[in-house]
Amino acid sequence: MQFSAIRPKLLRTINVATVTTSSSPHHPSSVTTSKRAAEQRCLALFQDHTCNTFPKLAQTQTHILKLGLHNNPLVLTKFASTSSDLDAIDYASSFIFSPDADTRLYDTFLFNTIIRAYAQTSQSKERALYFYNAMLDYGVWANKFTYPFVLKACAGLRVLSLGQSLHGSVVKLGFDDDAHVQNTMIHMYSSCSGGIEFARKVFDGMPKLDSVSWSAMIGGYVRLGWSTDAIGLFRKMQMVGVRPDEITMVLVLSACTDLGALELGKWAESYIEKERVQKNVELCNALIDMFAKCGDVDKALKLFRNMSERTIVSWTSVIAGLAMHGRGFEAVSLFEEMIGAGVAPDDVAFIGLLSACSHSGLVEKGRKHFDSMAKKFKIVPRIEHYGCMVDMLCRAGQVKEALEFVKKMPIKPNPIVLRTLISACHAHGELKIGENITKQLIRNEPMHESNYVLLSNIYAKMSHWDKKTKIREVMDKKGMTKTPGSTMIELDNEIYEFVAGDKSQRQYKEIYEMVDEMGRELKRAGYAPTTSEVLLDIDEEDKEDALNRHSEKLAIAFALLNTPPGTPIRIVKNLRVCNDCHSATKFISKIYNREIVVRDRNRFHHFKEGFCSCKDFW
DNA sequence: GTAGGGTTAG
Repeated sequence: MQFSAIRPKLLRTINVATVTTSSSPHHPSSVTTSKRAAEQRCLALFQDHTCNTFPKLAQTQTHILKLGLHNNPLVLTKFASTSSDLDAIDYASSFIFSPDADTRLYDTFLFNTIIRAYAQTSQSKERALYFYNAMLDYGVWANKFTYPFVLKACAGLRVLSLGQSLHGSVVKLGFDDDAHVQNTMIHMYSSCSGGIEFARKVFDGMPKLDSVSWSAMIGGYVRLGWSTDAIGLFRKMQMVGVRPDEITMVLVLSACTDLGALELGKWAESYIEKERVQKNVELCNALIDMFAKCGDVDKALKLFRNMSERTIVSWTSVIAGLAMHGRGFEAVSLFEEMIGAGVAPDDVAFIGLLSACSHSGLVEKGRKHFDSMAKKFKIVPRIEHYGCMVDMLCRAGQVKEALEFVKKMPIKPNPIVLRTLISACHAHGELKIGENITKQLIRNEPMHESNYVLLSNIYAKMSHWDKKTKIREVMDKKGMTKTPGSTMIELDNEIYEFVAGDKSQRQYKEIYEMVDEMGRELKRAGYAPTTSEVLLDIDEEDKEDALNRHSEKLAIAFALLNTPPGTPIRIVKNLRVCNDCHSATKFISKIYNREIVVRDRNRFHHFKEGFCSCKDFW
């Protein structure tokens, strides 16, 4: 990466000239006290508060200029380090490194402070590295405190080659035996794409691992979605006798959440209680998120109600959790309760709220809150927010309105929004429009498998069988592979994973017999397989067979075989549940008298006595 | 004087 390219951009952003002339001119007469005293007063000012809002920033800038301290690096570094506002840091660094600044004052501490300020603020990681390079250019030595900042910035940029060159510098300067540096190195490597092996190498080479090292490594696995490995590493950590702290437990819970492993999550909770791990807000938030996403949203709600201190993350987790379970009314009223409690919603909270409205058909509520976003809360809606709105209109069957909405959007619709529209066109008979949008989408995204599936489904509904067959050929020609659907289930502290047509389980013969029996019972109960969704070019009977071997059905058969009658079944799908599995599961819940809780990619389905909580909107 | 690992959505 070229950091030399950053400087001109940096200077443009800061625009030194404007700042200097628009504020009060610094005539010598306006400086009434001695420079030294002013410097002290100014430093004391920053001690008391952080300058992270714009009015405060402007005020402080004027103040600095009035006192004639605009070229005093000490004052300016302090200013930068107490601020989390990027403009403020830019302002400070532009003066510190301006041509008339006193370079004799440049030292390691000064650079470390500026680098830290940039490394801690999002969207300024490049600048942190730019000033690290500048530091070396000025002949100022980096010390062991410099590297955690620099490595953190590199982690944010996710560039492996850069990380490796920094690693080289660390070794050359002899800071590679410092625990803080090593731990940050694990974090840096595991954040860069393709860096996990390097992270593990650092981790394995460390003479003494503390809870931070373990957490850094576990966190790396969690970020990659390697949740089973993360849990495995946690078990190893316990075996070697390192006590996990609250951050380790946040990561463990995060892995449970990813797996949808409720039993494991409950175990983690009791472990926290037993080991008296400090339950801070972040840990409570992770617990709420885990319970909501592992299927027990009532427990999540209970934890939330018992919290003494809540952050926006706590509110958002529980709002999004309720939305995911189709409990939109409760989600919306909780959002309104939050506003009433004086907690300002952020962009993420709005996504939770809008998805709640969308999943529960609350169109008017959704529109009202969407309008309030910009007007009342000054949050500019992002494509995700527009996406929620499109989704909401489509689910409510207002396809024409959804199409109008997209036309009027100030942002270009992304493929996700287009796919939402296409599904709605398919469902509500706007086949010609759907076909056109899909063709356009395939031109933009030719390697995305689900675009072809959408087109195939549209052709099936139009009875254009020849065109439908052709799609399969196109997909084969392009060498596209379907993401295999898989379903997980937890049984006796063990996690079982099924893929379609799976024969790797020891019990597979019994499972397939059970699937066949289920098929017979389903037909007797009046269920008709939805074969039009099968993309393969095979005859109807084989299609039924393909549907019966869906991972979800295998997992349900496995659960019926291995759990006592009447107990609920919980399964986790990696993709969205297919139409056929959805209607079959409704029948299964009735025939076998089981409550079946399915988590798919988007939300939860609670099947009971032949009905699903999603009311067929999903 | 300065340092390490974490939670919400998509």
